[in-house]
Amino acid sequence: MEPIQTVKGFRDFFPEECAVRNYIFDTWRSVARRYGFMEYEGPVLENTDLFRKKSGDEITSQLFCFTTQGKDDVSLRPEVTPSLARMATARQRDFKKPIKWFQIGSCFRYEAPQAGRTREFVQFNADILGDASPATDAELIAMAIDVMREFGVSSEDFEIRLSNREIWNGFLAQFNITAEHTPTFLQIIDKIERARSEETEKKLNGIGLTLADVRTFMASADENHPAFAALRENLTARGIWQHVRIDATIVRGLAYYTGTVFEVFDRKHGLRAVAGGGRYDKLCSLMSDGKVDMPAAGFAMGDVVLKLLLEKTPGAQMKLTCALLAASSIDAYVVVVDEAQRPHALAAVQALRAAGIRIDYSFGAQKAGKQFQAAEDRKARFAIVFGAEYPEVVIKNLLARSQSSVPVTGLVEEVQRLLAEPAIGPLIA
RNA sequence: GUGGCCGUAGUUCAACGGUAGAGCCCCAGAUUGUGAUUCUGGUUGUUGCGGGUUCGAGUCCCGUCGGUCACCCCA
Repeated sequence: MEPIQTVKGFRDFFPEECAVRNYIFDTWRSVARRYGFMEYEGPVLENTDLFRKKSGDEITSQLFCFTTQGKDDVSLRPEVTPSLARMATARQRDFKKPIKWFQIGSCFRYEAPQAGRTREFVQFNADILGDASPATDAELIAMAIDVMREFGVSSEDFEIRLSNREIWNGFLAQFNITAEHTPTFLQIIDKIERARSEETEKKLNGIGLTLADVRTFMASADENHPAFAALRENLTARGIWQHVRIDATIVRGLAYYTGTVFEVFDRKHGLRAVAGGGRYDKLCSLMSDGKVDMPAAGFAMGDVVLKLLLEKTPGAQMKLTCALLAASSIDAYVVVVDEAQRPHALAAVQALRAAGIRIDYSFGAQKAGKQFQAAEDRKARFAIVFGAEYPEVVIKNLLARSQSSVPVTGLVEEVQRLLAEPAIGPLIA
């Protein structure tokens, strides 16, 4: 029998990776709460029609889909926005506007895995529904910026690339290009920096435009363009406009975006976009068959590219390492030198844990040397030694290499007191 | 979906077409007066899988699965 491996593009999370994941989730969650967002969650499995409705039939080639025993055509969600649109429109009258919701959960896309792309990934989604003002867009961009800064990624390492689909609509109207050519056109713009000029020229000519027209227009679409005025004023007031760069080539694929669009990019490593989002004012109406017409905007950040960026950015790497250490270490390791004292040691373990102190110990008789080594391996701050001196117990500070003795009756209080002191030890810099 | 590179011990990697090895990890023991050292010993492989060429294949060829990178796509 061959060993059964993980499904292509899916991942195991061993404790070390799981700790990274938790750190990322915790950071997302804390920033979202700071912005007054409420957490929600939808089902991982949806009727395939939900995704067809939003994106059309051709998208189903990248869905993990199957038919259930009950003959239901279902798919693992490739994104969360359709579920959000259903949830928000179904009960929109129950919620005061604007609705500010966030979500963290796995999504699945049947694509070729490569750098920064897996078939299973986790997205952080933040959306604001029921408010069409640029203040909403600004709030989302500010949050995206703060998420990056919270991870220790500075303006040297990332930027927000901002655009607005309206400016392209204006451009197309100016040249009398009909709406049917809009998707084709946006796709050309999306690739304009990567494709060869001759190719782009040819494609543009096909819909009645020239590369020169587009280039001229792009040069004029800077931060002084009226489409960005309100956003610029808002983000300048917050003191974070310097993170933003206008980039007219940002159009966000063929999706449902109607106005502001933006992506978070790293500036040094040529990674894929870390996050992306924008305004999608028509989606709720589409998903509710016109019953609920609610403006909306949001963004999504994936865990895969983000993790790559954190590992490549020194400041972020340091924060990550500290968080991992804090998550994996324990407060104290109970060393049983004299097996006759094990019942007393177990009683102490129980009492210390009840007080919220993180404790580990050896399950069976082991030489003191082994036990101290285990304490080292677990990155314990203290060793609590149960030996012949009982009921006196020795507390050793493993970093400072100092020690004190305390009657077992006062052990919990003494350990709490010691833990409250700042840790002395080699700096993790 | 297309193409490049790669699959050898738990892990990181060696091995000219000629008997599959090392470091680390892990486990046990010794020493270190109740800790970071040192020493000794030990487990582990149908060389991803299946075919082919050859006297002989980890090595060459084909297929397949997986990994990785790029293209396509990126909700």
